[in-house]
Amino acid sequence: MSKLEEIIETAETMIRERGYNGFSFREIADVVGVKSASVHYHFPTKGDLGAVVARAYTEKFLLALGDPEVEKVTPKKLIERYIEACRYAVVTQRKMCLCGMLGAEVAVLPDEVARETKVFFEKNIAWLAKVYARMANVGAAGALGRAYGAMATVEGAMILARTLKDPDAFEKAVKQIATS
Amino acid sequence: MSKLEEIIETAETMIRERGYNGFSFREIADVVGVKSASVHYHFPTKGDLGAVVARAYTEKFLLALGDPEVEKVTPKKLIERYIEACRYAVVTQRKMCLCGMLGAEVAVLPDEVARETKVFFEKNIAWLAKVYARMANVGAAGALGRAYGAMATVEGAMILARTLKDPDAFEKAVKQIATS
DNA sequence: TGTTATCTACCTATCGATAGATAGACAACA
DNA sequence: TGTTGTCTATCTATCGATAGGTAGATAACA
Repeated sequence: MSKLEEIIETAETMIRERGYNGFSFREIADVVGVKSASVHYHFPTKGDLGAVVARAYTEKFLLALGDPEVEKVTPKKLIERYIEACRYAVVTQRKMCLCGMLGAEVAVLPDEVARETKVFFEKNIAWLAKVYARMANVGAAGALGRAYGAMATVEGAMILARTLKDPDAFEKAVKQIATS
Repeated sequence: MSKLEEIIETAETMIRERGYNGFSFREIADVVGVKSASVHYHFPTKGDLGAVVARAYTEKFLLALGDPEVEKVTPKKLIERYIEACRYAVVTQRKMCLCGMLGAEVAVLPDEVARETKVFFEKNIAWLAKVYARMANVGAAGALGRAYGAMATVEGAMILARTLKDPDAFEKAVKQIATS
């Protein structure tokens, strides 16, 4: 992995653990094994780095989810897949969703980072809405509402699990969105 | 209002807007009209201040919710009251829930602040569970699950509304927990 | 020989925290 | 009634550490 990729990955890990105001160029440089000036070479400002990290995260996350309208996979399975992705983040990795963290801090983010964070939520909600729309008993408006609800619940569930230091809090919180 | 009270109130406002790492003794001092050393007089460390703010917030919030088991008020009305409290925070005040913000940042909080944040969630979940348990079609285990789900959803809904800059995102997200 | 990437060395600004001083309120006591 | 001591709340000034960021030299490499 190149230093550039290492910087992005390290930044993602740190933001997900400690937030945008909780990491520094020096810390990233130490982990990667370079000097902070070298991090500034790749990302002139902290906002540049944050925006790239958020965009890469969004891309990676959506790629893992796959096509929400592929007929071979039932909507219920897809929702379960979505929850599993978040479960892995908080239970296995013990970290927040990157954009859940950034979303909480949105008022102190540089514009370009706030924009990418918004895009993450828009794309995730669109994905979820497409899945819910495939369910027999759900209309278009209902699907969008469910998508917002599910998105909010998984983000909140990650906060709960970390604060209560109880991975099972995540399971309890998301149970209702899993059982359509 | 005494300087002490002003400090606590200002700190709450700043944490809810910008997070625990997003405010400083100097900023609070400037708003209140004293020097930062005077804030340290009342709260020797940042953790001391954060813990007092979190505890006061929890107390205030639960007081506003009232008794979850008073028979004159239906469970449905109580859940609506809960949502209304959060709606006021995010739509009118345009701020996060204090403990939603602190919960996201829990990994960088001093122990005493993390503890108070945890207490907030425990008490809120207990309150919600008592309300849900009064509903005809809900058992004890189901009530607890619903409480976790509702707690997670409102916190996530506040993040969504702020990040998407759309107050209506809050409404869409919490709709399902309102309609039992 | 350029280009890309990294380095050393530094900047200014701010952080949380502390030391030491002071003005005024209040109480104890000769 | 004065005097003495203590407490509260604030001040000025400063600490070491760290923040984000930059200029210019140097190294690696196509």
